Amino acid sequence: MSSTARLAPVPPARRLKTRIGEANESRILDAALSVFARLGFAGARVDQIAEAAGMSKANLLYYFRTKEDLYRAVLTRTLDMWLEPLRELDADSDPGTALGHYIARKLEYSRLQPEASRLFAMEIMQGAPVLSCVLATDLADLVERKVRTIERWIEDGRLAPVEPHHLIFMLWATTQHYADFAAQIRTLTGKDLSDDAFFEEARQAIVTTILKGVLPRG
Amino acid sequence: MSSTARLAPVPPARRLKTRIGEANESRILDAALSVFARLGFAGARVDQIAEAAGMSKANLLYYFRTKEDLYRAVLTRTLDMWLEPLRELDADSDPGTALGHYIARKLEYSRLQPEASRLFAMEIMQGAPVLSCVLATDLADLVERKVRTIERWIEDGRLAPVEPHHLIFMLWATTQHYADFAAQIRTLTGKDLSDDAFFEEARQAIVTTILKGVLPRG
DNA sequence: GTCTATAAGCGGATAGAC
DNA sequence: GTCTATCCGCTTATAGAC
Repeated sequence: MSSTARLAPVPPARRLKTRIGEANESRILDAALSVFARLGFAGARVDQIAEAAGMSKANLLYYFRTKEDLYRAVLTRTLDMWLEPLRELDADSDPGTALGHYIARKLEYSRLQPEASRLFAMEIMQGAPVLSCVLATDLADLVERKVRTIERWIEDGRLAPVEPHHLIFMLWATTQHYADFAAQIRTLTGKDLSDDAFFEEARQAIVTTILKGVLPRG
Repeated sequence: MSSTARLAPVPPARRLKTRIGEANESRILDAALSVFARLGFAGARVDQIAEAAGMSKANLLYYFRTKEDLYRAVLTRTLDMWLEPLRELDADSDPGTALGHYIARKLEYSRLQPEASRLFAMEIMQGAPVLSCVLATDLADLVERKVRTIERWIEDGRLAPVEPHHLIFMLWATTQHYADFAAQIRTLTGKDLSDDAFFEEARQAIVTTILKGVLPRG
């Protein structure tokens, strides 16, 4: 993966979409997410992804011309899911309600899409070679808007004074941790978020601690 | 890297250590940390690590017979550094002081050893193929002891009732986030922990929020 | 669209001189 | 201990039949 290629935008659709083509593409993307999340870009092999998608390697490469194209497509789709909960953070709600809801949504994402969370995390940890462009535009814009929301809450005395970026980082960190470090958590507790009681315990701990931490008059 | 090989313990010293041998080994480990953290195990190339260590690939392979031996050695050394702050968490201190100190120490680690943090994180995210053994013994024992410390604080009414594991996960998550997601944080804020003011801002936000969240009577 | 076969090149590891 | 040269397996990607 050359550094220039890594910055290139996702190529446009390569061909007219047929029904079977759409279905195959979707199966490939699902399989690719799973394998890339487990082994990283370099560690994943195309024939492994093809097998997981139930087709031959040559056929997979008919849909995505290169491994890198495929990686890029999976990541783009992942980022879009990743952004959704933050988009929903509602400036007009009560801060406690809005933040509590956001924590629950992010934790739900960690439960339902742990592989997507890990894939995204690995991409960022390696310096976001593919996503840096999109992070600097789409994510930065969205975060800026939410920072203003938080600032307004603080000005109105509805939230204790916290630097908004750091609050957002705390929310991301605490909720994503359960997906990204699931192996460690399973080793230490024997459980993960797929266990309903454990999910509720985690949600409760995060909501209680952070909301008590940032809401005025505890 | 076969799955059985991944679980094998670190091999014993391969030869008598000479002064120059020690120095080389240390330079190799530093270089390997940097390259593995940036590209992962599969993405890193031995000749790249050798170049970063200022020697030939063949010479590096004289010190570490395989790429996997080298990876294992780097990880083991990393885990040891990673555990240190938790070992220091002092049951006899005031909980607020002890936790505040722990947050500061972990954040300091994120500032000084961001690559080690990311390497460790990537290993865990991929299911801890190499470290799972050590996590289940060394880490689990240590965490168990600290869980009891936290439980005692709660029983004594010096800490609000929080499930201790989740508190520990929150502390890990919030502090490690600044190393592991540094690329994202730099994109959004233009800064990282190497900026003293930013470090202090982050420390302050985490300490204030979490301590307010878990200490009794605000 | 899907397959088999193969080209092409990368990268880990070794041989053997010095 | 360090080097140069080389081997060889593995993996991406293509060619071309069906």
